[in-house]
Amino acid sequence: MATPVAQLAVSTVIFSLRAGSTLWLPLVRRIREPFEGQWALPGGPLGANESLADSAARTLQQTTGLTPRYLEQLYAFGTVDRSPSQRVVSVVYWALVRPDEAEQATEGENVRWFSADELPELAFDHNTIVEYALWRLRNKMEYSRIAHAFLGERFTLAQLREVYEAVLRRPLDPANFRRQIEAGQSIVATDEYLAGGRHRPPRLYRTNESIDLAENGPLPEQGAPHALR
Amino acid sequence: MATPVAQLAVSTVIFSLRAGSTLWLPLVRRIREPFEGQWALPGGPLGANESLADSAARTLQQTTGLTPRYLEQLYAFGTVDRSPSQRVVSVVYWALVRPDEAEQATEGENVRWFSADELPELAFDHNTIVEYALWRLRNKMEYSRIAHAFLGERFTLAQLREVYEAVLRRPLDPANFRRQIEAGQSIVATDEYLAGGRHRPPRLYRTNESIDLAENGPLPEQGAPHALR
DNA sequence: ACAAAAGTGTTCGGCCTACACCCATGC
DNA sequence: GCATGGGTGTAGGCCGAACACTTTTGT
Repeated sequence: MATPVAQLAVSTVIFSLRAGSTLWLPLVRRIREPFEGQWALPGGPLGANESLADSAARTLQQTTGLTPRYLEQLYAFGTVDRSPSQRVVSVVYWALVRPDEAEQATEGENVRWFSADELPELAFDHNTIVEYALWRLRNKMEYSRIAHAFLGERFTLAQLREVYEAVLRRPLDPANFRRQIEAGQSIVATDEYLAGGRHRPPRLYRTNESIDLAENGPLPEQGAPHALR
Repeated sequence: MATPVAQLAVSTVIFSLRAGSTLWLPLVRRIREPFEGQWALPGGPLGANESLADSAARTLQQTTGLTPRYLEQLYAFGTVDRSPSQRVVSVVYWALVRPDEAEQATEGENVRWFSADELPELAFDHNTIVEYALWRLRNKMEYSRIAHAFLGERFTLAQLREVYEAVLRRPLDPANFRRQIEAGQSIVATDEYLAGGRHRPPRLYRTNESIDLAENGPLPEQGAPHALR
């Protein structure tokens, strides 16, 4: 077999919400050159018997202990000079995980969560990659239903709205938000209410499983929302 | 260096319009196993000193002799079994070329243009890839200005509308189309008119260079519209 | 004059926005 | 009862769809 011109790696930008209202993502500290000691996106070389999406889900599992609620391919980065030594082409995925799960995620000397808009200088072109992932997340939030992936089984409309507000960084009218979400059929009302609040108890909803979170076209089950089954 | 688990290749789905109203794309005949004799997307291994987008533009040039008016990364395909022998991960681009250029494109025993919705059975998963590229093209046509990439320097609104109608496969109201296009600022009226028609001569327009064809977010000039400069 | 495409005007309805208002609960 | 978020009603504006109508050319 011909010797290749570049190494192939898979990395993942993992988003979660902290305090219900700020975007956080986990980074790993590099333990060898290049960029030893600096923070980088979790990832690594593609395994022999795993697809690209499998690889992304695996490193996600290994670094955070979590299973993604949403996983989608972001982009393949392959400029010649993005790694100073051996050339690397990185296929990057982005993922959403639930905050309640992220709370108990493994964190240690070499894995730490950062606020998405207060990142240090990262290894390679990873700052650019995160910026692009953020752009995609915000874009996709406006025309699809991925917000649900940040939430648990049952949630109130206010919680869902807070997700939108946190990602889009602008306040939304609760009344209009309700109608828009109800018009799309992405959620289903349960007959339960959230007690214990200080005011009128809000109704609890669940996601409508019969409708896909995002329309990804004719891609055959690859990096699509269901990659996690 | 560690031996890699997969070969890295770059392929391109190249679209053009034939007779102003049908989508066509060039395929190349495979001259060795696997899939010897079958038609496949143009592409090949990544070169040592070229970026992914460069590679896509190069094979496009080599197989058709053309320069793309628009070039964008489509997706990275990497399931384990997509090639029967050695595993291959393909980073696929899609491109738009002008019909007048495509007319005089090289065509021969091993390069032929096909109607996009009457394709034969292609090598590997290339039928799926073309379907996905078509989906992206049609999607992007609705919310960006890429239609211009199918046209020459000067064009009439009717010609632009025919591009939309061909790709979206539905008729558009000429009156409303005019206003929508004019509202977006993607075109500029010239003071020339197209004479020689059978009726009232339509005004000629040109693309507004000061506005990008598509908003691709914070990607640093990579596979973006300007990759061709 | 007539046909047909180029181009303009007008109406309608849906959807988003803003905001007034009622409802139900904890304190 | 009162504060507060949950939830409903409603009026205005914008935009796209539909379509009538005027303009300008070739024949």
